[in-house]
Amino acid sequence: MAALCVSVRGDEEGQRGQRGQQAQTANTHTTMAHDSIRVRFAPSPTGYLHVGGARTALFNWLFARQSGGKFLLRIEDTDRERSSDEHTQVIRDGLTGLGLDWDEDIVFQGAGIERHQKMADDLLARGHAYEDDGAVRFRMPHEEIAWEDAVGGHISFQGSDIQDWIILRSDRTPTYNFTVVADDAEMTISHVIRGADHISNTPKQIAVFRALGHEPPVFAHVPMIHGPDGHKLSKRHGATAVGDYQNLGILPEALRNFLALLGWNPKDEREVFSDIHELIQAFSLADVQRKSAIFDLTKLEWMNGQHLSLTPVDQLLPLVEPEMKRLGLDAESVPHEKLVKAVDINRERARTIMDIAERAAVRLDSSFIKTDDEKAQKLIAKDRDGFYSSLEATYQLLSGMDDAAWQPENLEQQLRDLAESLGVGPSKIFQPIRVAITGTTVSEGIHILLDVVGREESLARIQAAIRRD
RNA sequence: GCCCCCAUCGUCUAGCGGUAAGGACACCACUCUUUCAAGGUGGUGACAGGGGUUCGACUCCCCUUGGGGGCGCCA
Repeated sequence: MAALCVSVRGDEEGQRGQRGQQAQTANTHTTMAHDSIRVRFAPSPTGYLHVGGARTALFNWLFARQSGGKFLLRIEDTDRERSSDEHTQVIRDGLTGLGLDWDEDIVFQGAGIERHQKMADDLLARGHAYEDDGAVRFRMPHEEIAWEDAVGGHISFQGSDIQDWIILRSDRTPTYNFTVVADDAEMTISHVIRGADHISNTPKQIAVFRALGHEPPVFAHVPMIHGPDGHKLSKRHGATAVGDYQNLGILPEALRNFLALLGWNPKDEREVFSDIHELIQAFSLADVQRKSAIFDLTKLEWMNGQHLSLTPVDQLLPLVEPEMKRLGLDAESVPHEKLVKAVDINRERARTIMDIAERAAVRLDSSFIKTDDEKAQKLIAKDRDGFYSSLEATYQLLSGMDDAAWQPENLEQQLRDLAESLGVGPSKIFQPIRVAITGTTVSEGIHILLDVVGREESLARIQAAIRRD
């Protein structure tokens, strides 16, 4: 671990800040001291990775990857009550799932207690803190404390507005605002990129940095994410954890893409970033919004649909198969080729992985055929005789075709010819087939559907539908 | 109560003194089509209010209002 030392950051760090011009410098490769850029994500292991935290991590990561700096992970586990190894694992998995990898070993804040205590004692000895009822309280300087926030611009507090606060409890355990500074200094963090809810902690922390004899890092406070009601996104809004969205059938890259665009935009019309490198290149701290954003699930789903149709089947299969299993269909029990077809063809009309799994299941196992689709029922009711006679004619035709003839182009041609010979529009033939095979009025092209489901099974389903008459 | 931050379509946003205020999601038409989705075309829809500054303000300044965040021996 790096020795505790005064920051080696150069002048460009100290001067940076006038939002815009100079913050921009950090994002381009014109900065000399690339390797001095060190950012961190510092969640407390409370059981899940919040999407707000995930976005903060993402911005840190993008900034580090773009600048050639380091992205570090620090677990704020000082609160023993709420911390656990499993909780830490959830965070690691969440970040990894989103493709956010960290450099160096994970730092556990709890490991630094003795150092924190020593630093507090030092502050005490030098008059920057004083004892109060057994605790150690930091003496806030009565002066203006301001900084150039890389996102928020100039932000200023009066030290006199802020109460002296405890850095060491009476049981000698250090408090959050103090350990953050101690560890950021220890880790020689150059840019603290975190949620805007920490803005009012910042003057306290700057004061400690100074008392400790350190130049404060560059601060960048990214706006918060709110729920539809405008309040801080919380559990009562439903899904707030990264894991929740995986369960909702959202691709990690779609969530990542969506999160990147909440509070930031590339200044051009790009929205769907299929290549993470493109995102890294486009990202800019200075262009991060100062206004909080509302989490819009509908747009996330749209984004997911975009990524779904960009993702090759073989990458999708491992995600779809567990969903199918959850529905009660063992993917391994069906021929692989059939599975691939069923998934692939439904990729582009689906918004979530579940959509795909459900549609695929219908095509692979007749027990998943819908029985309660309103539109399908209406279609049948509208013209019962036409529906069944059409199905019978279709069955006659299709049962006469062998496997070799069972090809999409041929199927379509044959069915069109049938419609013509019967003197009806194609939909009079097509829709009944669709209903017989899927139980719904919606599917891929009918000839594709017949191909995906296969000759034998298709015929069986049509016959079964006729029998139901 | 005190402190800080924020304010363009319902939502995400572009705008950086002179624009018919642009894009995306959603929504509504139309189109394509065997259905749906996708695609294409078009449409509805915003500068919170009031003062300044200026020849000219969405853009700069101030106030109001509204929203958010923070004020623990929590993190």
